Amino acid sequence: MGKTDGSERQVTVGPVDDSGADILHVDMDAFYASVEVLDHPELAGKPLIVGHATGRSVVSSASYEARRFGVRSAMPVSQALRLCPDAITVDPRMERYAELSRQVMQIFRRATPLVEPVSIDEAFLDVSGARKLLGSPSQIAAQVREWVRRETGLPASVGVAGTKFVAKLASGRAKPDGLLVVPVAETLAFLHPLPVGALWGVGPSTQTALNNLGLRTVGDIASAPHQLLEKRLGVSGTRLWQLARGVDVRVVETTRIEKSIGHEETFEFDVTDAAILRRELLRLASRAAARLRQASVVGRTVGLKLRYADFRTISRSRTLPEPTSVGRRIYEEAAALLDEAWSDRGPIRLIGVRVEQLEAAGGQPALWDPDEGWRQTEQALDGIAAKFGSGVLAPASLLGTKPRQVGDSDHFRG
DNA sequence: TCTGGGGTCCTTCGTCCA
DNA sequence: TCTGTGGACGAAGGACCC
Repeated sequence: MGKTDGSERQVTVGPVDDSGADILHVDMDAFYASVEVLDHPELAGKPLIVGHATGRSVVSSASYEARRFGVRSAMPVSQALRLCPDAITVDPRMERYAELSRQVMQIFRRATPLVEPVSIDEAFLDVSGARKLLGSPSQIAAQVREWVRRETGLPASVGVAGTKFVAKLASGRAKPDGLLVVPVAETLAFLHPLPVGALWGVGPSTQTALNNLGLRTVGDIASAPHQLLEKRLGVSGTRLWQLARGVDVRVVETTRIEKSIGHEETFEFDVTDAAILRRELLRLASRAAARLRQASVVGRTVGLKLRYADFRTISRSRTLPEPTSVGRRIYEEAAALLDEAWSDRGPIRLIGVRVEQLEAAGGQPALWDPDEGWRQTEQALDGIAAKFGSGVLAPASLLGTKPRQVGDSDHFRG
């Protein structure tokens, strides 16, 4: 397998057979934690947890020093601190991470216009058209890593392969701060020894189902009858069977249309007060609506999500006669759903609002629009928020009423 | 040990309608 | 008028990803 030049994490720009391996997957290493170290060099080399140090928060990112103690993303911060009591916890600063993410994505576009951001810290690049200008895919990968390191100070790992799926696996194997090329001819040799959980879309539940069929490695899936997988797992089974055989027809997509926009909040303490839930709904609906307007879209379906203290989660949704981006309208629908769904008045730990079935705003307006007043008010608020910041305004009913939530934090611990 | 927040995709089920 | 069928669509929820 094409890889390094002997010094473990260094990149070879030379005799690696990367013909046909035109897809790069670039993944920033422990992104949030790396940004914090960048901005606070005194944290370098120390176990670092990015996440609120309050009761119900989870780890957003952890430095490799913290990972050595078993700390992982999505782990409750309380558990992480038991594993690594000396860790320093830092509140996440999403705006700062987004700023660096934009910078990194711009660097990727220097190599190729075919960039598909997957999340804030990773992207696929199709470099098939960049060979003449920048060299082989492995040379381009090395160049991208070098640009990112020099211009942002952040480490990135890159996987190079013939398909998106294998490129992604390769970047994972290259971590931290490495590069791995999987030549097309060696794809199956790379894939087949991996556990089934390595396949995209196989979480704990699917893994159990596969293990129950006696399938433990990717190679097992590749040699299993297609019909068996399809019968047990439906279309997902077919997709897994194809991935296991190195087949991944997905191309790098540069444009992505959002399907839904929503917000949810976990309370620091379970809530049984309807007034508090309604106020929170209004807050979440207002935030979602502002994002809809910012994206120039309207949504037709309003969804409510409730999570009870015992973690039982229910969702309810309703489709409106007319699509909307008016927060008040979204709130009213969500509040009506709350009245219907929350009949037992059990303690609630999380509440969320989501708007689905999005379409471009500016369609045929209704002859009489009952929300016109609210629409104009909210658009005026958008203008003020754009000028003075989103924190200066809130619906009157929200002023001074915010319940404590996960993430409300007064400290920078460590 | 106690599980965030923002999403996507898929399956299942019920309803409506031709 | 009654019954069956199948597609489209909406709703609910599970699983998964970062």
